[in-house]
Amino acid sequence: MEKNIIKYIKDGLETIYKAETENISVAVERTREGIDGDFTVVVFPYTKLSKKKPEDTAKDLGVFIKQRFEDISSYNVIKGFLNLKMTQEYWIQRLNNLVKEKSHKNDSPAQRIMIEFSSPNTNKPLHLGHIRNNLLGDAVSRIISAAGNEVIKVNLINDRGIHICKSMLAWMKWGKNSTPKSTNQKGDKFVGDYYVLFDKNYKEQIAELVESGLTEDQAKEQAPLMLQAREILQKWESGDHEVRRVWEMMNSWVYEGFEETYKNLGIEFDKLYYESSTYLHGKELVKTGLEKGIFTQDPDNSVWIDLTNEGLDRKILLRSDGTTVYMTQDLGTAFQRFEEYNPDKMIYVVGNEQDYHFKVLKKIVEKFDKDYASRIEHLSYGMVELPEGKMKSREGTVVDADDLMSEMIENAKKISQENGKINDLPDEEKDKIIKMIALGALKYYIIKVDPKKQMTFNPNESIDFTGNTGPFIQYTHARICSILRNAEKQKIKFNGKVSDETRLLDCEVKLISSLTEYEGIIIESAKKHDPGMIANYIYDLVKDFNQFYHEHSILKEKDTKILQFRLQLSLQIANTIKTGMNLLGIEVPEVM
RNA sequence: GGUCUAGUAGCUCAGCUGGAUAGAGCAACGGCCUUCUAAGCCGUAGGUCUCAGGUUCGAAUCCUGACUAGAUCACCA
Repeated sequence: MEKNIIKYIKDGLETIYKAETENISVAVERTREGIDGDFTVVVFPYTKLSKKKPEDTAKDLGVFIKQRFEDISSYNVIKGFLNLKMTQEYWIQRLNNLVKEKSHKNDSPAQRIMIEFSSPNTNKPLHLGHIRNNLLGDAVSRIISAAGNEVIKVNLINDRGIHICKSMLAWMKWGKNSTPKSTNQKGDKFVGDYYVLFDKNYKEQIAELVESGLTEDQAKEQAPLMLQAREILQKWESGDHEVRRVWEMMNSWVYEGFEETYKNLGIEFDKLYYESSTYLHGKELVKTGLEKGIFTQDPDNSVWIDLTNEGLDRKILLRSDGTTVYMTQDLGTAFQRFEEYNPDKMIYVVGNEQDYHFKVLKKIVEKFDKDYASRIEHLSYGMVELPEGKMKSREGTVVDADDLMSEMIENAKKISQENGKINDLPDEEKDKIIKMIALGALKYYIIKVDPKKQMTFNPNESIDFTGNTGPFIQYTHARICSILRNAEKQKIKFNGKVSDETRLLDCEVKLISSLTEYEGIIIESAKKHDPGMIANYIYDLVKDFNQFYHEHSILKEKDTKILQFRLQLSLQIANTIKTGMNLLGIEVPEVM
């Protein structure tokens, strides 16, 4: 963070104690609230070098660094903590530099990174779990890109397999040729209903079979509906005309529905992959894998890989009937992507229920190509659960993505009307802002929690619009915009340059200090694939600003140097809020 | 049973590459709108950081073990 301080501390250790500092890492942190200082160096680790008490070591270093480093105005020592206070000029410099630093962008992208996320099945509509996936994938993409990399966002649409065959079968049996149009339904919802219908009848059949003496497992295997669904899958794979026709038609309905949902969520992709066109690639790989002796074939023709020596299990790659499984397809897709784009990294945003799958995938890829395997990363995130437990599409206990969004919009509208600040705007403008707020609330709510943690969502408690929320941050942005508008109205000339002689308050220094941390937070967040870090950072910044705002007037400030400074500070904070929130996929309004 | 992940205020979550007195929000209570947007600000109350050991000058943070919850170990995806 503060490279110079680290450098001078190391110099100090070398000159005063004749120590080797090559392998020593110096920890510089922001000084704790309520203690005089801007930065703190923890000197406990150096008492071994100094052979002195922590206090004396800190004093030695304090004297040394104060002498060498003119940006330090004073220091104090509390126990083993050396607190450094920087000069006002230093902080003003930092603020002025913020504007410059942003202008020269990163020269060339550091890495090419492919991110796969969303990856829906085409048999049912998107729900809250998908929303977390999409928001996470989208935000991580934006952040990694902002950290100076080339990002390719891809979506692997799982458009084939037993699940869609179930919907197809149900529609062929009971659909009576109805369509989303004829029933006036969104396409994905329409198809999803048949999936549920399949499951309902399937369960009945299982119950009957169990009644007649079969075990549950046997019943599941032998239920006529399941056998028929399997038959459709085989027909699909052998290219049966009628099956393919129905498949294409039903998928197209689903895509129309998805498109609408993605659009509302503000999610876009650079490339779509369809499993129906990548799974054959996997089949090819199975063949070469067999030739190379990576895979083995059982007497019933099924193909396996034995990973028991690696602490994993035996995993199937081709069923005895020759059809492919998930792993086969993922394998094929992975190689296809490496060959096509040669990314330095390939990140899969997939729920933690598939941790094992990706462990196995990586191992298998490793058998083919060690280098590819090392570039694969699984960004695993926790499931979204309801207070009652897991969401289950088949049982209809899901929070539907579209429903949730429109509910948020309704709530935002209500609150906005009550507050009445944008009631006079044209409807179009108003709707845009309301949608911004509604989605801001939803997105921030989901993104602020650590991806790897499981989260519970209570549909009965609507998502807040006050406190640590998206709208609070959006509101602060609008507030700053309002101040800047008023400055203009009052004909206050804002020249964008802050004088070195401006006297700063502690809370102002704190705000500048926070602003300077922004770039580092992005890098860190990109490295950790954790958008939550940025959410927390912005929240802290915004909270501090609001406190400052309430205690000190900006436009009424008589001292023009301070006035200029505060305008610049506010503007920079607004910019940081805006760009930071954009990295989370959240837009911020200028009025609300 | 094996493996993985998590356990912090009543609730939802920060803090976890070890550092000073563990922080927010929601909910509760009390204040602040003739002053730049009250979706805001200030204050009160709320804690054995699941438990037990260990490493260390120092542990919510690292290690080990228990307990609790979830995931996973399919010719599902």
